Amino acid sequence: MRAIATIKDVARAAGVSPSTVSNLLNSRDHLMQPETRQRVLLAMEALSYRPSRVARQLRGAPNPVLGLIVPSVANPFWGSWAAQLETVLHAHGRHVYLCNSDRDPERERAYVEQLRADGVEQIVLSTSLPSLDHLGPAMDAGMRIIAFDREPQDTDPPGLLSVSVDNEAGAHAATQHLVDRGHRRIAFVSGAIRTVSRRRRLAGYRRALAENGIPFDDALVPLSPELGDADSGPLARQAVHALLGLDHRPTALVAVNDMFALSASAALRDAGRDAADIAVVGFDDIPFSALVSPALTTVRQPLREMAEAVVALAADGTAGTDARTSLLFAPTLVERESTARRIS
Amino acid sequence: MRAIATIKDVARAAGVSPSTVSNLLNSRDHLMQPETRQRVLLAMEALSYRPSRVARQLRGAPNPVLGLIVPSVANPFWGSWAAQLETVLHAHGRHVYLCNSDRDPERERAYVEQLRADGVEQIVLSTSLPSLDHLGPAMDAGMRIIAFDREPQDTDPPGLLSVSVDNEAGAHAATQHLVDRGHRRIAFVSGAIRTVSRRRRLAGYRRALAENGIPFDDALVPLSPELGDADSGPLARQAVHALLGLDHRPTALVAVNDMFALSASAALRDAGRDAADIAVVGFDDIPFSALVSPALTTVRQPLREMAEAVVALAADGTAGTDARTSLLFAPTLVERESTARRIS
DNA sequence: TTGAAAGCGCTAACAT
DNA sequence: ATGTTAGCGCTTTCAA
Repeated sequence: MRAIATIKDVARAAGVSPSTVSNLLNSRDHLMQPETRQRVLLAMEALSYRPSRVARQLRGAPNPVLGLIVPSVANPFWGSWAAQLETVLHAHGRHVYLCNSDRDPERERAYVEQLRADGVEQIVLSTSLPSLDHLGPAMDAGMRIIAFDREPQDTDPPGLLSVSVDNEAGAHAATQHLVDRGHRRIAFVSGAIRTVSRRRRLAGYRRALAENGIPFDDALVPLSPELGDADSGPLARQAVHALLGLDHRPTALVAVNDMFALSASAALRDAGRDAADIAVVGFDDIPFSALVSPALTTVRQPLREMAEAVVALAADGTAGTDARTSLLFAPTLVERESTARRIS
Repeated sequence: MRAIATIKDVARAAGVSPSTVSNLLNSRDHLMQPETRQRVLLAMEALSYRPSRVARQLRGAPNPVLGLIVPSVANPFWGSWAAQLETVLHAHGRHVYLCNSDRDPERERAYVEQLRADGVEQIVLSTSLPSLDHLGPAMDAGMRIIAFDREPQDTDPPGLLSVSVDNEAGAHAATQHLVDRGHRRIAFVSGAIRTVSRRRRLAGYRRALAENGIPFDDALVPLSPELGDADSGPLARQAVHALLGLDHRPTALVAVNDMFALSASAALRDAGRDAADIAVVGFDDIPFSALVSPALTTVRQPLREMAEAVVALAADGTAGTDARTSLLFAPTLVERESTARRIS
């Protein structure tokens, strides 16, 4: 393990001063002779010199990395989102550190701190927390936060940017779609409703019911205390079990996301019901939804466009202001086999 | 945007010298009076002081983060692996930066460099590259690399650690399972075979054929030039199309991973075939494999154990030596509905 | 028990 | 065109 070469080593090897090397590093080539330039370049090469980003950061240089905190990398929706955002950022020559908060506020905080400590100045945060008060210190210190999948709240700190799909509209469309198919007993399957986006989705479901004169029925919304991601399987199973145990069973079901939808479908199948018995709509349109049988009707988030928007915001200087910018994207209902049947 | 407090600010506010503050920061409480200690603590609190990790790193402190580079976060297998590894690391008080190489060698290199620049000293790398020569400089500079899902190669640099499932054995078991079910025309579906693990899986398939006196048939291994992850859908579709066009069609199919297996199953279904016609075995046991219908028979990687092993290696000091440590884990065949039928 | 000073690798005035 | 110097925030001798 050879020691790492520093700017001094290079300077010595090239017979110049560190400043000359630094000038070269910072593309101020014009203030040195071509001949000197060459010598320095050679010395760098020979020592396989790489400037220390740590030292540069100490001097105030920004870290070009963007932090991306997601609730669960085990949920393919977040994997797709991360991949999408990275593709777009990569085209802009930027890199991403993906952090998994596991929906744990403490871990989320710790990652924000860690990223800050590493000099990262921009974070795209998909938080589980309705309140962002805990980010105050980081934002005061210059951290720029873009909230994703979290529509803005009144109490948000100034300077916060938000990019989100219109969750309420999406869930409304999903529910209305079922009503249009003749369903009146429509369940809502989800883990705990503790995030802004889930609240909005539930609200969309309720509005659609109300608009169609269908009374809201608690029994059709069997929530579990857990949030559920990779573990949505057992949660959905419990919910389905509860729903099938009702006297007046649902004929259709809106799931808070595709993981719950697919898990619920599997549970229904295990219970001997198929898509002809109970229709299912998901949310997110993860790649699997098109792959399974019956293919899942779901609400698609325009990930590509949202990624472009996030990158544009990240690149934009204006974000330093106190203006709370908020972008809301329209979701699309993707009709597939899981809701094909029209009833009475 | 309030300026960030430094150790000097705290010292001034508390009426002590920076060294005293530093001593406190580094739990050398014994060499100051309780009363002084309190004053400093208060000052820190008042200024919401956080020591700069950048400065500490410049002084040689290690960055406690572990870098995790995966080929594709859009593939749920890698999401599951990341989540699993993070869970274990978190229990040890460590954090993870997840980086998506997208199977691009250049991006992989860039992430190694970026992590190095940020002072990260340990990387768990799931590379697509058979050769690791490009990591030489980073390893020389003290970077400790643990290769995951890449069985060791003769040309590997000294000091490299490897943790992998036995891919050859897994594919062998998958193929043998089909033979035991009476199949003789068994296809192998994959994207390009350019990684060590895929080579091993193909080798396991071939060995199983050979051991059972089944001649290897090129036509049954329709490879595409792309590697395929999130985009395994179209690739698998092409492969299935080619296989169904053969005079002597396969009755079963081993897929290089679950993504290809599930995509191929969907393609088969679209072509009017079901599990009773053509059996399918996958590899990885991603959570969806148990959820779909028919549930997918697959080869499970013991992610939990592998995560524990990685963490143990990462925590272990011996890894600095030139010894090439390599851990190979046994896979398990998980039998489900997709291979339930026994033929003639 | 506390403080002063040097230095980690780099940059940018400011000399020369 | 090149070099000298001070300093980013922190730690760590060493001195008081």
